Amino acid sequence: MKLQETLELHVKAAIQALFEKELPSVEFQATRKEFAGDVTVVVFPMLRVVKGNPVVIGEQVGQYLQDHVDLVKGFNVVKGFLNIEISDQYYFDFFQSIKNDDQFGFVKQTDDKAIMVEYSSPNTNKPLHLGHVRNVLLGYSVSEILKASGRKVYKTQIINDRGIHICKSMLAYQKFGEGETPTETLKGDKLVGNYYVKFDQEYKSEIEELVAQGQSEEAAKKNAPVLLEAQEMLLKWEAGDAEVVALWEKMNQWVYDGFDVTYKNIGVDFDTYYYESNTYLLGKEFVAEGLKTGVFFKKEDGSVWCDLTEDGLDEKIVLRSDGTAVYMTQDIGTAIQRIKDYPDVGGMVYTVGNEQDYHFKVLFLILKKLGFEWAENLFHLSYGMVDLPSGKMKSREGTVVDADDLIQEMSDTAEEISKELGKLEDYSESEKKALYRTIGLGALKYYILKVDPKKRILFDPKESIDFQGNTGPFIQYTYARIQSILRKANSEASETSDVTTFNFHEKEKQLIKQLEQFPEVIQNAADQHSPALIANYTYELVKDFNSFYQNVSILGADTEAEKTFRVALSKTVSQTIKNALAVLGIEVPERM
RNA sequence: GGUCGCAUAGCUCAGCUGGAUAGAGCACCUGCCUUCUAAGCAGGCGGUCCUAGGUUCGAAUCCUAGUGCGAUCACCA
Repeated sequence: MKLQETLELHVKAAIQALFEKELPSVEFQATRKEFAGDVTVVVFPMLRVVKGNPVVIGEQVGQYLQDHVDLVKGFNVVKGFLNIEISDQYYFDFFQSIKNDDQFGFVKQTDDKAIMVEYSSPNTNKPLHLGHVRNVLLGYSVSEILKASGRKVYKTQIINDRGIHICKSMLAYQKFGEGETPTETLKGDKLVGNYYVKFDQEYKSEIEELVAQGQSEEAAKKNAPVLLEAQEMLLKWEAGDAEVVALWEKMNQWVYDGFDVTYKNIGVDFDTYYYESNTYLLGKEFVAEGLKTGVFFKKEDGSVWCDLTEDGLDEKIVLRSDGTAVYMTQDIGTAIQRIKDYPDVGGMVYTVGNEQDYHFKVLFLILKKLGFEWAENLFHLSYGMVDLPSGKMKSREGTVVDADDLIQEMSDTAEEISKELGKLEDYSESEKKALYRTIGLGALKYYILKVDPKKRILFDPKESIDFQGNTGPFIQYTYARIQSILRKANSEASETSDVTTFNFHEKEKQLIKQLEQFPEVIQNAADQHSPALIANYTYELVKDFNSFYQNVSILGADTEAEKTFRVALSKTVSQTIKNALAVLGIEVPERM
């Protein structure tokens, strides 16, 4: 049983014995550093059941606990706070129970129902940028956190592979491409992105021309020849025109290949993929179905809507008057398709920016109205935008921070710093390169994941991401330090410490207390879909370890038993760091 | 205008379902490498928790109103 649960029973028993009153619950918190003790019981809430002076009640309860509970070594009361000192034996026993568990903090899969987590979901007309990076890191990490908390997870994405924006790149390529193909130095997604920009330039200059000829700007925007051509191309695509479809397939494949490189660079993966071009038809089917059952209604012009006014929202269109699908149609189809493909899925998580909060509110509501059981378990993992000092990133205007470039820059920075420190002379070039990548990515991922998903991030490319303090590299560094100790200790290792009584150093006890939190932190992070909780926890743990490391000699301990214990403690801390970082998608280095 | 989100140190952020004197990092200042990796440790400086009311023994946290910033309210995605 957990410490708090045990104590809760005893506090209730104490109130029963002392006052003959039933306490519904007990409020605990970690004892603040400036007071003696390990766990604190807040007395105030008890006053509702037991009348009296909180200090006196605290004293009485404390005395009872000390007399009746072995774990409780002592206590003190400050104002209405009962600080309880727990015996070292308890912490020692706890440590013994986890020290050889390399899965510490993780729960074996217990749930039959799986969760499908969608993330990334790019358009196929431009390369991935920093905004996608946040999305991908969040989605991947939440997937891993859910797994660690005992759920089965499928990682997926929806690839937005059709529509007018794709035709824009295709058209520009047709006009100006001269048969260009991706090369070593020009990835497919970059190539296609260039033509998307090219289209926009062409479009803008045509508008200017038309305006100069006397058209209003509004009219010019609609009448620009390239736009008309792109629209025509979309119609051809929908009609299945062989030439257009062939070009579409070719260019999309270039983009997919380019994305794959980026995903691999960033270290994320997917279990399954969905393409909008494959699911929008199923969406249409269910719109027809919902029309029959009265979930939707048809307006005079033939468009189909869902009336959500009773739910406090507006009417929402689900099918255009010309019968073509909108975004909502496709999302309805995709959700249903996923359940068809993976019947064990009982819920889904959508990692999508907060600009689409309304869309998902509506989508979930519609799916409920359509009567799907699983619609009760849909979650929009909504996150804030990543903005630059100059404002929003815009692909067409070239004001984006490119994902591949960013990863490379992080790696370069790691290299610079490593070279200055010069600790890796005996590493081979390829080892060094791998390490720079590990550290650079660690810095980037931690930087993004440590902030609460719903807050927006302001990213200033001029100010580089830190490698000191509350950062990924600091945590990685601590891990590497411990590995160094373990390597040294290994030669003289002995698993013979049958210590039964122990007086912990204050730093040792603090570390064990911190370790004790980890399983709960994983569960909280899973419940709240928040990698930030893991990041913050890991930082606390690492800070505690460094303080221990710098103040207590591990290999130079006074006795053999102490040394063995400290090595084991260090090892367990490093395993916990590794596990925590793993669910953030961050790798650990053996040295740095 | 309606709706949703955010507002904490100069900057970037923690602060769990209300609890003790609001915490970290960066920056700035002091110390610490002959000793397990100084990407570190020990310490200092720095706060009207946006404002005003309310609930409570107790509010950064909950409620109401307001201010500022962002998003959204398309037969775009």
